[in-house]
Amino acid sequence: MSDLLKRLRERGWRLTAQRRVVAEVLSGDHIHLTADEVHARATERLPEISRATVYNTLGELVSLGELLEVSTDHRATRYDPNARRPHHHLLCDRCGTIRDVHPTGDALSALPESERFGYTVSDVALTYRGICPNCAA
Amino acid sequence: MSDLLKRLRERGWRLTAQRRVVAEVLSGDHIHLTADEVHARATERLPEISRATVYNTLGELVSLGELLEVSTDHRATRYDPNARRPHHHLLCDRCGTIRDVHPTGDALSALPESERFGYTVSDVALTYRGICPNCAA
DNA sequence: CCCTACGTTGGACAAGGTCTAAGTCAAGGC
DNA sequence: GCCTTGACTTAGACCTTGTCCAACGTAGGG
Ligand SMILES: [Mn+2]
Ligand SMILES: [Mn+2]
Ligand SMILES: [Zn+2]
Ligand SMILES: [Zn+2]
Repeated sequence: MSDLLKRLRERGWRLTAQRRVVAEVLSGDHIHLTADEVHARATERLPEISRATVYNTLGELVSLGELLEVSTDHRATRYDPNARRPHHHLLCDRCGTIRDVHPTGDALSALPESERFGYTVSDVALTYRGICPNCAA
Repeated sequence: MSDLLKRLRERGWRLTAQRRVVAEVLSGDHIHLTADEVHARATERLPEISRATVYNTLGELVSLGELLEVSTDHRATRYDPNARRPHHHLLCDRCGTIRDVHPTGDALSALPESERFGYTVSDVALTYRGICPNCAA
């Protein structure tokens, strides 16, 4: 994830200990942590890091396109470092576990012009729901 | 919407003024109100109805399958009385307006077995995002 | 090594939603 | 019709998630 730090450097970010730790916590590809989970893990490495800074950093990473927000019913927003390869999600209705999935076809083009109501449509999210093997047992 | 009241009757619900008013407020087919919007409209007809009762009633209607929850990033959950005909949603990123849409194809079958990770997949929600003509102007 | 603009902090604040204890009332039985 | 009773409603406390702010700290250019 020093790739990320390098890109941030290039965009004029100051490399603070806090930002480094948040970036470390988010390294990995199939992770979908909540802000408070990120904060908890960051605290292990940098005990004095504040909730506000975690929220700030996550928000900045999202607006730079380095992180995706994944929001699911009635639960805290999750942050997805797998922002480079587009994908969708499969949720367990019982335990909330999320998996990355890659359905076939292009859902964006599945919305005909007559169903766009003058909107400029830019994106589509597919959220599959079900029960994971762990919860089914 | 007295159809709804009748179905509730049959399921052993007491027909209180509060439930009647919530059912009335929700009548219609392309409505996506938040709980507080439902409460505001209900209050016009029944000034003393409480927020808790609105939340209780909405929750009950959802678990009976009479209402759908539509949750969108960082905004209040919306409640959708169009639970009978399956459909998907198109959201405006600026103002939050929701439209019902009917994309072509079957998104459920677009998820290959190899991408199901042992889950029993029961449902899929498509959420299109964009800018509505009103906000684009 | 200094300076300063950018970053961080803790805590107040806000919105959305849940829970509870006490009071109210729908509706079945007489 | 009137009682009775358990289901329903109520106000407000409380919780979780997330935002904002003024004071303080520090990365990094000069
Ligand atoms: Mn993902
Ligand atoms: Mn709808
Ligand atoms: Zn599960
Ligand atoms: Zn709009």
